[in-house]
Amino acid sequence: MDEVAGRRPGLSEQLAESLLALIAGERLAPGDALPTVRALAERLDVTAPTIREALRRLEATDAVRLRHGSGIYVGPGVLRTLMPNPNPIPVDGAQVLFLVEARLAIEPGVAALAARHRSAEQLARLEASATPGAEAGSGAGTAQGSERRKRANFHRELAGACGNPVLYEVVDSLLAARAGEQRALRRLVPDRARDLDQHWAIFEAVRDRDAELAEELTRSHLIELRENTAAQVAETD
Amino acid sequence: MDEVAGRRPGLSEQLAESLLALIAGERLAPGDALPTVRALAERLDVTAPTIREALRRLEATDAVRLRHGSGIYVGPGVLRTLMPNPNPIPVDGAQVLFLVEARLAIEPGVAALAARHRSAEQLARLEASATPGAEAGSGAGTAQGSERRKRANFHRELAGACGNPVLYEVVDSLLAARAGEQRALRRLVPDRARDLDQHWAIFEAVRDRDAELAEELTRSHLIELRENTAAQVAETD
DNA sequence: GCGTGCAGATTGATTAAATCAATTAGTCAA
DNA sequence: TTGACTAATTGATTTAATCAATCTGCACGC
Repeated sequence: MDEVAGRRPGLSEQLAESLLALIAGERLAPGDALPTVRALAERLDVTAPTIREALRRLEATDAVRLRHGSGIYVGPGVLRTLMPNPNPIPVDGAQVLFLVEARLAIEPGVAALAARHRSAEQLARLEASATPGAEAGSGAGTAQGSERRKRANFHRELAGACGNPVLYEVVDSLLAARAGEQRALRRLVPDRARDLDQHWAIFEAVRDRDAELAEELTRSHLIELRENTAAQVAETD
Repeated sequence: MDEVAGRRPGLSEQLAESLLALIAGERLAPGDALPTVRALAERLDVTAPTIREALRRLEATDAVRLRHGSGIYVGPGVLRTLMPNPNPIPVDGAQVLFLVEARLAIEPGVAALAARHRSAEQLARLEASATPGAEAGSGAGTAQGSERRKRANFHRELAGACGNPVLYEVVDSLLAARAGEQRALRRLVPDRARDLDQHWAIFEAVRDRDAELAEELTRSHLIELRENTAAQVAETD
């Protein structure tokens, strides 16, 4: 009946907003501590279980983190505008294909942007992710300290080099979603060495600021991935 | 200390997964009802407040919906792989610009895909969204029933016409994020009529299956949007 | 001196029972 | 048939108490 029921006051949703307002008001950054559950409950004039529900809601998007025996902390999620669904349900092969095709539509353009805008540091990170085994290596000057570093994924780093944090989140979310589903397939990459060669070629194009080449190499690289994926989906089907 | 602390079992996170498993196991679709809080609590061998925390976590991503006095229902969020951050914090002008530029990197390619793959029905929806005032109109045959229809946004419909649900979610998320931030700016579109004309031109290109034209028109359309946004950001700054 | 290890305090996690509030459905009267 | 009232269902919140994990600091021993 209600159809476009505008959604009324809500529930403990208000509390979640109040908590975000508190974080924003106090200029808290990821890693900073929040008051205790009991303190928050008193401050917002509700009881502990209620404040807890609001915290769980925020925790779902990694906006806060509750560490047993320690306290409540701001999480990296507050800063994001986009994210993968943290509650993924098992998917079918068609969905995996859509995922790869979405990357095919997005990442070539991102590679072109990266070739134009990449900084020296971003280039170094990209090179490291294109080099297997090298891992963290030296990089003594980066001082990445508390920065949360995911495992160096070439495509992630490529998106990071484009200079647009929103685009990075888009690609990061697609990759994260894929990670949750790639278990359904045997191996997405039959020829690992070939994969690395292509990564390296893309890196070189970005290094030389050749946007068109970077775009085209990324496109053909992902087309191969799509073909491999389609073949495995058909096989599993 | 823990650095890469792997994250232990977690907490009531297990319960959230159990609930998702229940949804998946029972083949429940968005709109279907779940057992009552008390029943779930007994079934999963925990007490009501605990199950409630898990439900809040799922509610945050629209995987379930709790309707006071009615019951618990599966939400549309379960099917998504990507979503906008449901807990957005106020942003600055730079972030808004990044958002527009991300759309500029993505939507032209989406328009090209839409021109190639759009169905007759998708074309009709696109035309409707390009025509102001027409609104729902006739369309007696669609029988959209319980389908949750957001207000007809041209760019959203364009993404819907590309045939890739993941790409649709990407664009949808970017638009939703923008909606949460456009209040910071006066008006993103100074000339509404010009905007509509451009939408109509894009529609025509998609109708005629002219992928290159659709791509180019969408690009120039978004470039204008970027310029307008940049001007307003600079002004507000 | 320095590190180990054992209390105690802090803080989140969970339980328990009870009450409040909103929706739904059923019933009865006009 | 229609409308309003009532009662059952179900989620929302409170209160109080207990369990468990983490951190702090002091004492002990090498």
